[in-house]
Amino acid sequence: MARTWTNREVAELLRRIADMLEIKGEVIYKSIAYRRAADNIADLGRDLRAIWREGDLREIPGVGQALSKKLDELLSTGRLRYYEKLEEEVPAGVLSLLAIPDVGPKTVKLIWERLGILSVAEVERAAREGKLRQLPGLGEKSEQRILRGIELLHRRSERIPLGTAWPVARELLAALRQVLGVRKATAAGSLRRMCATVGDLDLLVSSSSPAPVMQVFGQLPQVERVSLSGETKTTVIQRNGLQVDLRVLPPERYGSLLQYFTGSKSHNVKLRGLALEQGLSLSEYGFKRGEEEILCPREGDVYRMLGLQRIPPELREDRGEIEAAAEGRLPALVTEGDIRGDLHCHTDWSDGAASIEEMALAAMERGYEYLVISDHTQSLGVANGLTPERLKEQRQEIERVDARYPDFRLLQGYELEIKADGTLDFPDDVLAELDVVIASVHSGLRQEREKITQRVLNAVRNPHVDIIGHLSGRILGHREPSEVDIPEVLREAAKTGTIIEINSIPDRLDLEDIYVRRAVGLGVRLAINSDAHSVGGLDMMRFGIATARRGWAEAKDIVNTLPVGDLLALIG
DNA sequence: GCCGTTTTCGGCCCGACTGTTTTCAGTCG
Repeated sequence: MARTWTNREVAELLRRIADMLEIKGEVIYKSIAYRRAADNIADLGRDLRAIWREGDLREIPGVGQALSKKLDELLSTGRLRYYEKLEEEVPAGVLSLLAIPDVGPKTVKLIWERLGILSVAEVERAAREGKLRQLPGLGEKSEQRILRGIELLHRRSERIPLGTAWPVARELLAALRQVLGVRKATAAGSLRRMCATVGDLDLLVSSSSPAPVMQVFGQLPQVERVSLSGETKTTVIQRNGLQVDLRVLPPERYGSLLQYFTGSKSHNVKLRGLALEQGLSLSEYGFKRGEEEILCPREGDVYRMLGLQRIPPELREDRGEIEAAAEGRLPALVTEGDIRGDLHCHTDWSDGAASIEEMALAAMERGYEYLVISDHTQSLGVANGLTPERLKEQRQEIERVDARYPDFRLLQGYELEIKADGTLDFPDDVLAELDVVIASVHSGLRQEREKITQRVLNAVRNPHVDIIGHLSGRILGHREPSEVDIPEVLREAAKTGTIIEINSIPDRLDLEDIYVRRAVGLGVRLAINSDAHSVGGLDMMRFGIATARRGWAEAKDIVNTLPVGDLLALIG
């Protein structure tokens, strides 16, 4: 039987082809086309094979005749001869050289053809032996730059979670705001778009005198070295290996600067194409019509000029938002102010740090109307999971605290184990007693697709289960998502009315944005939960909200925007 | 290789910075 390809793997294959074509020196637009198709396939939110079987692959933007034929071969035979042929021309080792910062396809081709090099280690050796500087177009400085690039490649970790990047950016921005003449300082790039992970930081400053800003920036204690510095742009590498880019422009150009560096790249490419159609040229400096400049001090000016609604940063991925903005039908995305309560948190009754009352008070401070205490159940021994007996004791404590605060509702739920054998941790009569039941997988995450999907579907179909917690089980940077068939679970949840959680813990952000979008499309109810294990953990809600927004979710799609009475009526 | 209320062929975003160059190519975002 032909091997099955996941969307992610297909996208990865197409990106490799794009790299190979670029190294071969094919016209760049071919590579761009392959990458665009790869992005769109990775973002589908449903199984590529389903579209292949039930429809036309050319429904996918960026997939035309040639690519649909290749994808058809790949999906039906599990192989792609075109790729295999390319592999003979451009060995895998050559592709691996592209990972070196400041080394692109042209340099790779040069090093490979002239020196026969097939690995990063060999490049390093050649650089140390002074062989690279002998190549045409490369000199001593390039050689040193490549060596530094290799060092960075070894040291820097993968993309870092949003929740880790956030405080780092805040600290840097606070320092930049101290510089004389600085009007505004903002994080842009994937951080502003609230992507689950961030590769580097893009910081923007509004000031008419960039020089002192650049100087201060280069000398911050976090900075290990300045890798690039010009009049409007400086790039530094932090001690932790993180790259931070800074751009400075005067206030009258700040809107176009912010728009441009927020991205995404594909969003901007489309926007600029739109500008061209209107006889305009758009860059970070503003619009140009011939020689005439049209400046944009505010970001909204850029979109207004193009006849578009202002597009929230979280949507700027070229996933249809520009078309929607042109027709005035952007969604009214859920906001922090819409959230009335948190349905998932832990206390010191299981593996949380705070008491029930401390969590309740913290929820009230955040303006919530209700909070669900949802500790782990017995099978999760490592987390001191609750037995039915301790659950009853806890109920008394929850009722006692609840009675103390008449304007606030404290509810009891729990995070129920979906056990490795597919059964639930409690029998139905125990399940029936509580306000909110969240069912989650914490074990057997490596089970094969069919088995783990059935376990979750079993929980979805149980009438006592209200919510499915962190569906994929991924931990960014540590654990890949399980093989659970997410589109299938979403379809079933739409039928049964089961709520799917958007878990806000920054290295989970699970449901992923592309599946949030799919869920919204299917009419699945969603909950944005902090899964807090401490008082401070409640604040992670903002990352869950951002993920919901990236999935085009409105308040009506999110159950914890409801008043408590409506919520309880909904989950029965 | 894709795509089309200006096109089924001829376009395909725009600029900063660096290095090895005598006017520009490569890389990056």
